[in-house]
Amino acid sequence: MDHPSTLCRSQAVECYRSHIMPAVTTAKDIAIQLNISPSTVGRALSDDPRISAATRKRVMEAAVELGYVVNRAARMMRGVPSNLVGLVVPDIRNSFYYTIAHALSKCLEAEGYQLMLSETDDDRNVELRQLRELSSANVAGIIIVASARPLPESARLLAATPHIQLLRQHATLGDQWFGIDDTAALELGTRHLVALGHRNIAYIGGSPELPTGMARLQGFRNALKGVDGMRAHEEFGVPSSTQVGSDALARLLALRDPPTAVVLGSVPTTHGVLQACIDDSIRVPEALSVVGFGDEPGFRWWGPGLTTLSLPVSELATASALWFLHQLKNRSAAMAPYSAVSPVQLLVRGSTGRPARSVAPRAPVGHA
Amino acid sequence: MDHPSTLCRSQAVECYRSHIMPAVTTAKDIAIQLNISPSTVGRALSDDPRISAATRKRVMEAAVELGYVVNRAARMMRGVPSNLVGLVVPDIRNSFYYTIAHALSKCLEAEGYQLMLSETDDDRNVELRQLRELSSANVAGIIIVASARPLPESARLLAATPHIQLLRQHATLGDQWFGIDDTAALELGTRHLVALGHRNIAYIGGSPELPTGMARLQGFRNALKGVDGMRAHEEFGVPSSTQVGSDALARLLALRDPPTAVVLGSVPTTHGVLQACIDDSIRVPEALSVVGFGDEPGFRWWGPGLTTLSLPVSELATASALWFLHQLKNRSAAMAPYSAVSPVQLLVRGSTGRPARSVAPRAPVGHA
DNA sequence: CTGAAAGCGCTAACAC
DNA sequence: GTGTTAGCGCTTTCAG
Repeated sequence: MDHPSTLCRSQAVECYRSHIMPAVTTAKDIAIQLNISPSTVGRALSDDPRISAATRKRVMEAAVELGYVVNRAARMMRGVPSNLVGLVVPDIRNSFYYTIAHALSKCLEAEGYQLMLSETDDDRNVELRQLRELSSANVAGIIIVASARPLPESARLLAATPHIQLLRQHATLGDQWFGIDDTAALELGTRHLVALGHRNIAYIGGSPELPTGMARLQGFRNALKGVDGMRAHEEFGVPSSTQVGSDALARLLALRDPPTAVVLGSVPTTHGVLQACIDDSIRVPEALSVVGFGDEPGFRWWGPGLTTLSLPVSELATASALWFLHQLKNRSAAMAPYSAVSPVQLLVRGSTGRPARSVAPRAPVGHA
Repeated sequence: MDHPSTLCRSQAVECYRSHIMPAVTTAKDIAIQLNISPSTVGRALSDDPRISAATRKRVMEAAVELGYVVNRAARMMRGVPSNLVGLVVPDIRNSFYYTIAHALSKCLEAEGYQLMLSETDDDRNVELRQLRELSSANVAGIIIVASARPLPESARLLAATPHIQLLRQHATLGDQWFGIDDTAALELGTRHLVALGHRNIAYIGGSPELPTGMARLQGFRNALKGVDGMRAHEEFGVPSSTQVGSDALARLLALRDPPTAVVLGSVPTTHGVLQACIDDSIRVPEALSVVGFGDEPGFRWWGPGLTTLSLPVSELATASALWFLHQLKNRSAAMAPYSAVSPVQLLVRGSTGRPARSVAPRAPVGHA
């Protein structure tokens, strides 16, 4: 039985002491140099009102001269929170997450915070390891896009730190959340297809075990409810990946009565479906209408241009960062529950049109 | 006169103590619980050979039960180097950099290191600030994609920490570098166009003040050297951006005798040019052949498929991470200069063909 | 206004 | 094998 890395202390650290530390100046050094006490130095450096202007000045000058930099480790041991904020995401290569990382980085940097990046690969064990790592680094707070079913221990660790959830919302992880209206998003995308006359529609998305996966699936179902003569297919992959998208599409198109349209419920599956359409030379939108999820650079270049659900990810990240910083400053109000949903938008481009064998009368779509 | 932020201690930290810290378990707590001494706990946790198996087991179990995580601040105060590695890049949204971040994160995590992410926006002042931050956070090392002309102070800070440069190579920042063969890359791309019969070719790339920008430009020039009747154009943007790409293309196509082909020297300019081609309905490759830089998801979807220079960025990052870890472990060999270049590959897709008014006899290209 | 002293959690001599 | 002790650099009472 192996133990978590944060628990392990046996990392190769042999001779760290034998090396000549480039003689870092400490507050004590300044004190000795000026022939005053270390506490006075500390107070001068932290702008304590009781220190005389003269002493403060002398200390400041000595500090610059000796190249003093505060020892964060020592300070943290006294309980002062670090200026580190942990960002926990499944995979930084997903446009959602690098957009978030960028926006957060900008906001946090402006307030003197640094970002610690942790990738979980959507694996809750990795997630726990990362959270332990962050907690042992004494981060001031954590911003997390959680995995499907976080471990109880992860919830405990989060509870001990100011944190907010992004996109995926788990009740067990607290009540501070920023996300998008996933259900509305898929309702919007699906209704668009229904309005075009499609009556045989497939949904391909991420795992319904994810809060977002479930919400999106729900949106798909809502949009179909009460439509006469509707045929629906639902396909998921765990974890959501490019492969899942292309495989699911292949399965669907091999059916006797294949869907005339597909609506996607995650960025990776969208990638997979787009690739599969090209590889198998599927005529879009004549043979198949496609509604994508997310708006990566390149989606508009694809085939006739991808009709897709565009999400305000950058704005979401900025809003959450501002709120989060607010929390860190006024820790009194820290525990107030808060959640915000951002609206989505349907970008209609060329990948959706009327079905070939539509129930509705065949008619020109009106624009090229 | 303001002092560096690392010197300042007056950050709002008012009431950090008055709050009920959810009772983080310490080694001492475990000791009390098991009725042994704290040092025994410490030794058990660090797999000290002198501890009996029985005791070790008891300690481990108690640790898990109480949810113990080591306090790194305290450990660092004892001189143990931190497990933080700084990653400094211009913008995490660029595919180069998120690919690098991901690969590094994977490698480092396996060895118990965490990534601190810093974005510089290619601004050397921001870069310096970030390096100061990292240094005061006591990072074990730094991996940096430097800005165009780093400040001397940045070089000093880097010199005090194990570090390697990625992609862009500055002599002032040390002699540990991993990059790609930029010159060969652009020679390859340009020669492809020359071989197709183009004699009026434009280069659009990033600033020649960047080592990479200069090397790529050089590759372009090399490929053109000695070709009869050659006309060449060179366009740069500082900093390299999407806008630069589209603007430059517009300028070029407005010429009396516009180029029949363009070869790109950066990811952002490639994005810009691709977008501009679509916006202005430029027929590719009939009216203009295009060789892109980098291989983002979506490049192959663009128009007839983008012929592009594919760079092994992920492999590069992994190789550098492994080397870097090696360095951190054997700090003795740390200072050996080392540099590695990775080869590039030309992915020929549909965006390049013979020029419309070719010098060479007009002929079908042979494949669809 | 300033000094003395205690202690944060951990590790490593040095005992036993 | 395990306990004792000291101290890393800083902040912060409590005394002057």
